[in-house]
Amino acid sequence: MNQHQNHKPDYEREMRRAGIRITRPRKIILQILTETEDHPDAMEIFQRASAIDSSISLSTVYRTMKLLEGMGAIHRHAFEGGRARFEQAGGEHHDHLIDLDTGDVIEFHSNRIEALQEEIARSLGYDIVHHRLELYGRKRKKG
Amino acid sequence: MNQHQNHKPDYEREMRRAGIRITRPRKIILQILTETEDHPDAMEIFQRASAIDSSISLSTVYRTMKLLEGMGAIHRHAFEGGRARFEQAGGEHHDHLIDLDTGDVIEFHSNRIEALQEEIARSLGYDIVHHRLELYGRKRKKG
DNA sequence: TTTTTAATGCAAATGATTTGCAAGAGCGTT
DNA sequence: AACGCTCTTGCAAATCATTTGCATTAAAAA
Repeated sequence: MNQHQNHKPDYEREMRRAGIRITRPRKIILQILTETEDHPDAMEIFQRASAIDSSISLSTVYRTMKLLEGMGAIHRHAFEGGRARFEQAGGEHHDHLIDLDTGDVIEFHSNRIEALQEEIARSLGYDIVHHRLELYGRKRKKG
Repeated sequence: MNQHQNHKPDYEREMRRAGIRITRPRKIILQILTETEDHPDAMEIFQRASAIDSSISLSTVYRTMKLLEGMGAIHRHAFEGGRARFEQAGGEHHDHLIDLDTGDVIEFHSNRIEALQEEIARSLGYDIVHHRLELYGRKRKKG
């Protein structure tokens, strides 16, 4: 067996190995991120966490998000407007389409776009470290 | 004759028409934006403007950027890290490649990528209002 | 269970950007 | 050229999201 795709890495184990303590707030936040389907911001995570343990503070949410991001457990997205939003990592790479009316985030992926990006960067003499492709739109009125 | 591409719109005229006053700070800031080749942030614009008229305030820079953005005279970009950066509008649409080491911004355009974006949005039932494609990279080491 | 030291909660600090307000300056009019 | 109406400005204080200092609490090592 290997730990490639197919089942998510065991972050708790990974944290223990790195000497990072598994605390109650961290467990709760990781659980929230794992269960959620959307892309919540720190305040939303704080509220969901508060519902489980009202003693959790917003600073801890922020600190934990930074920690998890550093571990590669989550991705941080700075979409337009206000706060950063998060999603658990582990899935395939994808880009985002943001619904301007609802704030909903739809994930998509295009190998052709990725390839074109590489091609462009190469032709400009650059190596891409990472990129950001976000489409902002609204639901089509008539099909 | 028409006022399509080829020469930049006369924003001062447009402002007068809209009842917006042509003030000294606004003139200076517009001039800075027009002359600049890079993508300065508010603080850089403030410093360049201060060199011309030291009485200009940072708030006025921010207010003017917002005004010009509303007029379509400039574009605001929220690249990674800190402050928003601006560029005068008027050119063709393009995306950006940001040099992670220097902060330099290289503009590029790909009709194929644009077309693919449209195609993706359409297939998801959306109309794109605007998008954001940013490549973050470093200069290729060996060619 | 005692110790060691990282993690937490709270409040205060940051950094970018915005805003309230009194003073100042465009510009259409006289 | 001076007048007056308001839009603009500069300054300081306010916001907003996020970070940080510090005394206290709590993992996990002994």
